[in-house]
Amino acid sequence: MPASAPRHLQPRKRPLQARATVTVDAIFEATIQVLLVDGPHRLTTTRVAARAGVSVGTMYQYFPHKQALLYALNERYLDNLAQQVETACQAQHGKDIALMVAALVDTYWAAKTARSDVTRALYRSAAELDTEALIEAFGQRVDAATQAMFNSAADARFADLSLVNTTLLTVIFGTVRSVFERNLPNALGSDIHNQLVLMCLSYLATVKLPVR
Amino acid sequence: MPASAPRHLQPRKRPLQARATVTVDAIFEATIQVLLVDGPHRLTTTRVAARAGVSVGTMYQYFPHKQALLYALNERYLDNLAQQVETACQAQHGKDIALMVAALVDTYWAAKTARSDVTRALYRSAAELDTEALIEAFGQRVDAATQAMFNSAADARFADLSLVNTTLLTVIFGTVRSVFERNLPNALGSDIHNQLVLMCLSYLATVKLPVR
DNA sequence: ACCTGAACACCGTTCAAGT
DNA sequence: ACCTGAACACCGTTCAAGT
Repeated sequence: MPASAPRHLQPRKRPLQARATVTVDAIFEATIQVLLVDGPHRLTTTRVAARAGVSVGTMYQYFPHKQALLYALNERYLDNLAQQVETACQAQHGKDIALMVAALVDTYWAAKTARSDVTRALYRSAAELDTEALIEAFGQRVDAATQAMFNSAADARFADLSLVNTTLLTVIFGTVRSVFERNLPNALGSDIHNQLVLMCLSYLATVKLPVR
Repeated sequence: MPASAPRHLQPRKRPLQARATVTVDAIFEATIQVLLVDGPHRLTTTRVAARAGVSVGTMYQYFPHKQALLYALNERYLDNLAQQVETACQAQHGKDIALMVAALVDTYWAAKTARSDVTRALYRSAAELDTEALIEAFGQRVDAATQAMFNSAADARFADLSLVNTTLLTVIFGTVRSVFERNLPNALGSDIHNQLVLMCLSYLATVKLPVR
C-alpha cells in the first residue's frame, strides 16, 4: 500500500468540470513560474493567483493552504520521475548489471538536469513542508522497480539484494542532489556522473556472489 | 580566499559589549529551540525574540532580516562541522586509505546523527535562503582537508586525485543527506553507513594506480 | 552601545455574495 | 460547480524614544 498524502495536505476537492481542470493546471504552472522568476521568497498566494489569472479565493477552493499547493506540485513531479525510472528499469530487464546501473544513473541524472532550474526550485519548495510521506512513496516505488530489475540480471546475484539496492538508490539520489546543491560547473558535474557509475559498478563487483 | 557571506546576508553589526554577545547567543539558541519545538512554519521573528528574552528591535540590530539570522545560524553550524572534519583528517595523515575513508565517513555521519533533530531542522532552514556561498566555502575547506589526507596515503596514489576526492565527498555528503531525508529506520541507516564505506573502498581500489 | 515596542506594509486565509 | 475580492489576523521590518 503506497503511503497517501496526510489528510491536512490533501487537495480540498478535485476539479470536476473542464474549466476547473484548466484552473488547477494554470495554478501549478503559475507556481513554477513565480518560483523561478520571483524566487521562493516572493512566492505569495496572491502572486500565484494573479499569474494564474484567478482570484485567491479560487486557489483556496482547491488547496486548503499554501503548503498543500507545494505538496501537490512536488507530488506531481515525483510521480512523473518515478514513472521515468520505472520505464527505464523495465527496458533493462535480463541484461547485465553494468547496463542497468548506467541506465539508472543516466535516467535519473537526465531527468534532474533537463530543467535544472525547476529541479532546484522544487528541492527548495519541498524543504518548507513535510514531504516524508511523499519521499516514502516515491522511494518504495523506485525501490521495487530497481530491485526487480537487478533481480533479473543476467550476470550477477547478491546475498542481500534488498540492502544493495537501497544503498545504490540512496547513494545515487544523494549524489545528484549534492551536485545540484554545490552548483558545480557542468563539466565537473558530468565527470562526477561518470565516476558515480564507476563507483556503483566497483561496489556491485565487490558484493556480488561468485557465479555458479 | 574563503568565500564570505554576500553583503545583504551579513550581520548588521557585531556584538561589542559582553551583554550584546549574550544577546546574540541567546538569539541563536532561541532560533534552534523554536525550529525544533514549534516547527519551521512557526519560526517568526517575534517568537524567536520572545524566546530569547529580547525585543524584535534588538534582533534587527544584529540581523538585518530573518534570512540573515538563518544564514548566520547555518554558517556557525558548517564552521563547526568543517572543523571536525579537518581534525579527523589530520589524525589520519600517512595512514592507509581504508582507515581514511572509514574515519571520514564516521566523522561526518556521527556529526550529523549526534543531534539528528537539529540536523534536519537546519537542512530545512537552509533551503529557504541562498546558501551557495556557504556551501561553497564549506566544500572548499573540506575538499582541501581530505585531499591533503589522501595525498599522504601510505598505500595508494591516484591519477586524478582532485576528481576522486571531490567524487568521494559528493557521494558521502549526498548519501548522508538522503538517509536523513528518507528518515530510514536506524538499523537500516547504519547498514547503509557500512555499505557506503565498502562502496568508497571498492571505488578507490578500482581507480588507484598500481603500486610501484 | 544597546534595548524597547508601537506602527506600517504586506501575506495567508476566510466567507458572503455572485455566475 | 465554480469564481470573486474585501476583510481579518498575523508577520516582517522600522524608527523614535529610552537607558
